[in-house]
Amino acid sequence: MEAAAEIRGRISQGELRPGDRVPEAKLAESLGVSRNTLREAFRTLSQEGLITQVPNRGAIVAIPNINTIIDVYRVRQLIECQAVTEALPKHPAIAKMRAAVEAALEHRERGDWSAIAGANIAFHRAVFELADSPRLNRLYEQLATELRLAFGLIDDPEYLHAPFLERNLAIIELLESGETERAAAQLKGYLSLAERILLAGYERLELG
Amino acid sequence: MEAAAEIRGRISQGELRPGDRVPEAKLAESLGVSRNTLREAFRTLSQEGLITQVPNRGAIVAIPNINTIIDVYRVRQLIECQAVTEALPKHPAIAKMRAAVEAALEHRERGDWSAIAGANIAFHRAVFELADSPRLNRLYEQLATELRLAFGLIDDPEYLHAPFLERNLAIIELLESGETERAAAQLKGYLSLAERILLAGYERLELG
DNA sequence: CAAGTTTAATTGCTCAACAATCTTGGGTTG
DNA sequence: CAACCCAAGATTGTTGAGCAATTAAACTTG
Repeated sequence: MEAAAEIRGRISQGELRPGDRVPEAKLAESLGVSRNTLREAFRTLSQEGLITQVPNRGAIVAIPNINTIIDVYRVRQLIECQAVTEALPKHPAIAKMRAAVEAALEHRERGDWSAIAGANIAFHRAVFELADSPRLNRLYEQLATELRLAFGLIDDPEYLHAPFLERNLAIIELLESGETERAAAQLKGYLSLAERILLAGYERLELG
Repeated sequence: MEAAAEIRGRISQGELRPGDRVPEAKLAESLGVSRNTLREAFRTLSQEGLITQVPNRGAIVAIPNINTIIDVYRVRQLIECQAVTEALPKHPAIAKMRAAVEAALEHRERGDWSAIAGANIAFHRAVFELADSPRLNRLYEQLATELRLAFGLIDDPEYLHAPFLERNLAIIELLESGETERAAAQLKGYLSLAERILLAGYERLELG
């Protein structure tokens, strides 16, 4: 199923933007694939939340609205904080968290904000991995695709991701010293703030 | 997409059992639907976890193995306990929990164990609803389908569901009196026990 | 200009066909 | 007799064309 992968790519690169209609016929031709095959890909993407299908009216690239954002952050707070609280002292995912933050710091040197966004997503993927659950990992990938859509609607990645690198480091150090409760509290504040910033960006979007 | 619904029904009624192969051609004919349409339904069911697709080798009704069970209960413990801990005092879902338990008690009078299983699933659906998150609710539906598959492999529903009605009542009362921490602790014990019973049933299955 | 009606576009589904891939049952060989 | 190889059969992956049903847009018409 590489048609689905191609469409994912076009969406994440901004070639297809939220709200764009994606008619079967045209897209099938442009992908060099038959309509039937494309429809199977649509089923996949629809379940991933990347596109929204309306019966008899086709599909559009999903538009994450404010309710989406609120819900995604509610889920993340519940799961990430609990994962951190119950984290084992030397869990391998902690190393991944550190690696993600260090990568982000390098990207900041070079001002590569898009790479920072990627590193941030990797950081929280590692947080989910603390829970040692394949199903939760899969859930995170779904949430992450929805977040990437939302981030894409807001042009200012620096504003969006800058405030969090130092906080990430603090969380890691609390975790490594075994203070999981404090790490979770820190993370909870982090997520509330991130949600607020994202929602604020949205607010301006709807006005403009 | 009613083909998918039909297949779901056949699986939940035991007409199709875990491990059964589901060849496209035969099933398409027996559903009076074309192969292409059926393949779209397969994509949906596959993402729901009801069938497993292997490239070029077709699909089988998913077989929940021990890792599946362990992971499902890990997820449930993390989410349900946290949902209970953070539950608001008079959350509407609490009423649903009570309704589910009362229905289960009536079913027990009549010895209708299959209905009790359904009521139990409804009880935990209500627990998930405490978190007020559409995405978590959707996650629960996925977990529930996997559990139904697992339950279906074990013939003794009384053994599986009997021990839990009184515990459910206790959890509700702790919740209503605002003792969310104790309710969560109770629920945690409940889930560990349920997992153990289910795994024990599996053990015997693999031997027999 | 509002309301109803035709027209065009798009989806949902079907059918038949063919290449690619997997399974199998021989048949051959060491 | 066991191990291996190969060809036949079955199943999936994909194509392309076609048609009814639904929806959106354009066009009358009162």
